[in-house]
Amino acid sequence: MLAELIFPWFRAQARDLPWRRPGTTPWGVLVSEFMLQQTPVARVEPVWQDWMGRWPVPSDLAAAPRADVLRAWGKLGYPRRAIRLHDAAAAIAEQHGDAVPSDVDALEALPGVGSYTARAVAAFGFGLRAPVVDTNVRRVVARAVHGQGDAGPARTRADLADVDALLPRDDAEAAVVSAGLMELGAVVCTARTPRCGSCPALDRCAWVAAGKPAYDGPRKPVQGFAGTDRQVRGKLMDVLRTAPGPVERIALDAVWSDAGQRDRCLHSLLVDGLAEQTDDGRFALPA
DNA sequence: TATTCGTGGCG
DNA sequence: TCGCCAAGAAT
Repeated sequence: MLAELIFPWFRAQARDLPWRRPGTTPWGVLVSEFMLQQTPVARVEPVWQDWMGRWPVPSDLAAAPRADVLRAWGKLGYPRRAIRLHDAAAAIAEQHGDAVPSDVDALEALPGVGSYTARAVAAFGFGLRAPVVDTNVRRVVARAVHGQGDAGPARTRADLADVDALLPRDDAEAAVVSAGLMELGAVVCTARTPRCGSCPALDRCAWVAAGKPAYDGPRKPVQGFAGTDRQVRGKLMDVLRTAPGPVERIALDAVWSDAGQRDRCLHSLLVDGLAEQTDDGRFALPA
């Protein structure tokens, strides 16, 4: 079985990430998972350390002003995640007695927590058996199990079933294997240049056995960035984050020449709760 | 189901 | 240089 190869490999080779250290609470794991959504480990590490020092339990974060939360989030990207984490903290404090729930359904009911994050918290925060399916795991399964060069479009139910079939019955063992599958995809079975020479599952890999055929299926379209609303929103948020207080509209006008796009983006930030207008007409992070 | 939502490093 | 990529979720 794949699991029997990955288990010892992970125990020996796992990176020493701060949220994996003994004593990390489920809350710490939840925070790390929010930050790691679409964001590389190296960029998350310092922000997570600072975050956990300031807000060691959910009610601490829930009590913080939005502006502080958004500034602490810094340049991790997708700042709506910070809003959702803030809201999730409030829900945990009010509805779960300030304790992160271990139940997957209860987790998935929290803002910003989807199928992946709910199972990741159950597995890594509580040591439970929960099939954790992220982009790394999908790639590892596509190669090792299905002999395909890459994963292709998500097949949510089938992906969950694939991973479920790989996990040992025991909770603690399954949690380690789940972490190991992700680790393998992150450091060995990578998207671009897989390091098959370092793979513990080399001899069991269906893709290697098939001669590493090139992936021919549908590719997910690459997202552009330059000139998009995402770029403009990012520039506006950077001004609001950096400023010590409310800023004049003039300061925001300076970040983008296209007034129509600029206004649309500013409006969307207001709608998203990432910015607000003060009584005197200036703009700021939410109080 | 297809888009949208930031940011920055790397080959 | 620039396309690709990085522990997804919401709509």
